[in-house]
Amino acid sequence: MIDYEKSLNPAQLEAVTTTRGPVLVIAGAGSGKTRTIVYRLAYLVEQGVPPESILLLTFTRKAASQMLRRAGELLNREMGMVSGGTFHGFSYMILKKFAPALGFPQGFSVMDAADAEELFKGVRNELKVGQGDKSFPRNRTILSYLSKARNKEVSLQSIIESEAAHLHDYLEDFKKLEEAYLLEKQKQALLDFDDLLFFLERLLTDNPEVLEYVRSVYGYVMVDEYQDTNLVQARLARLIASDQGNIMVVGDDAQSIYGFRGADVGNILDFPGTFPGARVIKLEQNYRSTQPVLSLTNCILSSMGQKYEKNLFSTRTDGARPELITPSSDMAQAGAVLSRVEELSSRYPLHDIAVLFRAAYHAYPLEVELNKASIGYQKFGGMKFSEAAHIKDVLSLMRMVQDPPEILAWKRGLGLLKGVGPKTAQRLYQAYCTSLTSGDGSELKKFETKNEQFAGLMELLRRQKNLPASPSSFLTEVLDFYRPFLEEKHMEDLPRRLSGLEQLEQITSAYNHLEAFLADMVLENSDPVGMQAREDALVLSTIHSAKGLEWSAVLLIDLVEERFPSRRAMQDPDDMDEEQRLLYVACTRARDYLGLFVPQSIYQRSTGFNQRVWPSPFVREIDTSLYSKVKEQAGIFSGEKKNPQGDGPLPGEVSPRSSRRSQTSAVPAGGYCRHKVFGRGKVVQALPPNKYKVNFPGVGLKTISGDYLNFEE
DNA sequence: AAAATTGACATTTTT
DNA sequence: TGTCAATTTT
Repeated sequence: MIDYEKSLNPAQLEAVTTTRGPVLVIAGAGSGKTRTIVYRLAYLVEQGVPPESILLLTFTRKAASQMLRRAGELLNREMGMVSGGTFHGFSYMILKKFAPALGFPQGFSVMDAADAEELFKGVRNELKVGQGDKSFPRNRTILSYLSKARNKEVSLQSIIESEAAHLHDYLEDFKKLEEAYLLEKQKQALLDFDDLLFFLERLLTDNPEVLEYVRSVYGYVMVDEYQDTNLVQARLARLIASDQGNIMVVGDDAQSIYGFRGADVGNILDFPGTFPGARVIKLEQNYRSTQPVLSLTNCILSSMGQKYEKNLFSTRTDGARPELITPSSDMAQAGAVLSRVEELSSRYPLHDIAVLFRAAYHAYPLEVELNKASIGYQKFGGMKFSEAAHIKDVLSLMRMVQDPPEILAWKRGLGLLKGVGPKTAQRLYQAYCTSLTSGDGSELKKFETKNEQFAGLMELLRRQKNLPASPSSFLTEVLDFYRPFLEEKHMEDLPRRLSGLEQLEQITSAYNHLEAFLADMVLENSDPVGMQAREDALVLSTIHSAKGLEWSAVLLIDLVEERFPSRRAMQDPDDMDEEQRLLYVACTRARDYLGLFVPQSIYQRSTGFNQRVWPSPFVREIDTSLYSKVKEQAGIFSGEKKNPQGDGPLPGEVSPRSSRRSQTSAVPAGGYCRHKVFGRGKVVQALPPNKYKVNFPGVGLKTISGDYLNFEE
């Protein structure tokens, strides 16, 4: 038996033991939210609730599996039977089960963003809309407006008016495209991400027996990060739980950061109104951060006009104030970050230190420096694993065996072949479809004799269809087929891509069914091996991807106007509020150390100059007594050393980047050197002009730029 | 019809 | 920076 009273504070205990009826938990940052959910899962199971009747909806698959694992440890038993995942993943599962009731007797497939773009492109070419018009927006831009309108459940017109007033004249074109896109999706039995949610809602409202079934299966519903749900997600939660059902939602209105994709803080604010009699429980004790860090985050919080008043307090009274660091440029900032990481790495393991930023590309200069210094890092956010071209190629090839055949997979797969473009791919796809329905494979055969590559591919597919192999051995065969194409297309960074494919092999090995594997890849539902925190790697992450996580040390970079808040947000007060919540989320990730980096200038690629930038208005609002201002000291790192300009260049000055060149040096092998993160090591080999292979005790061999080494006499 | 080339352009955040 | 779309060449 678990001693709940001893393990939980009173508010947490109430949240855990209130199992009947609707419950809203307002969980301040670091208030033990995950702990509360985990204990509640354990409590329910201990009370005799069958695990499979608990539905745990989280923002990411990773969050769900982490909670299930911890609950399992607590109970000393497997919690794998608890149902859960993302709204999209859950929707997919239910929709698959009832596909015929949706009007898809053959089943359906899910498109990711790239697939949707491809389909949309076809539709647009067909309609000949905006052809040759240079100011006609890109397909992905149009799709993003369509998606935004759906997610916010407002008209396309109002989205265009608020987000892109200059495109007003194209509105009719957009509407035409939208309609045709809708029809094409229907025709091909394809659902995009948004469809998953809306189709589930339709399924449940149109088919009372299905709703009844779902309600009977899931007697207990728990939704994490409720402040980031959109309207349809909230309606789904309500449908499944029913008005008087056992539903607990957990969230923090101060951490709502997904408004841009339709998340509606109103969901969490109106919860007591939607579910009359709901218990509202606030978790206010912070277990994560030191008081100095918390004081600063509370200062941000107080200027935000939160709706659920919170008074976060900490028991950790120790610790230093957060630091404000103002490097002269973004490159100097990269150097300063490295210096700080060096200091911190003596106290914390690298994976317990995180550098956070507003947008993925803000980290580029830092990544360059980290690579030069051979400091391993792992980046979260930005481009996703399954969006990389080579991964998409391979997945498309695998999807070609699916029945019914998917046109998008066939087009991409066939497009790899020499001499095959869009037209031929379309023709061959048609030929394949007729060969399936009428058994007439003559046209395919004809092309097979003409095109050796095509014959090889068809051979591969037939073998898999006749005698289905496991996903991983099928992948092996597909890779054998694909490797020559990869080598031809991506000579430059072959190793990186090959290691990506190896990751894919690892992921695949966890699956027995091809269809489940492919669907999970589209929904980003898998637990990619690469996503697991590597022990020896510094963490780089967008703030969005850092949500729900914590580190002992957090370094927040590029706190300047135009970047944070982003330029686009500065027009709209609502967007500005969301940016500020984003800052709040970022700062509350820190346990002990919080470093705020405000570079004074930023290199502009377009002009080639460093541009003067202003500190973020959010930083200016923070009470100066809450942080210590650190004078940037000269370090050994090149970002600082090579950039002597104190306050950033004036207009007209040449960018320091152009004058950047690592000097050649001739240090012989056999000597010793010091590295700021790895310590003292022995130089094994000099790699001219300026790299060295160094062996660090306990770390191993590293190849490092001479800029980052202090050589001993 | 496919492949190669040029030229423009955008650049938040994610399921 | 790389990516996308229009253009020219094969």
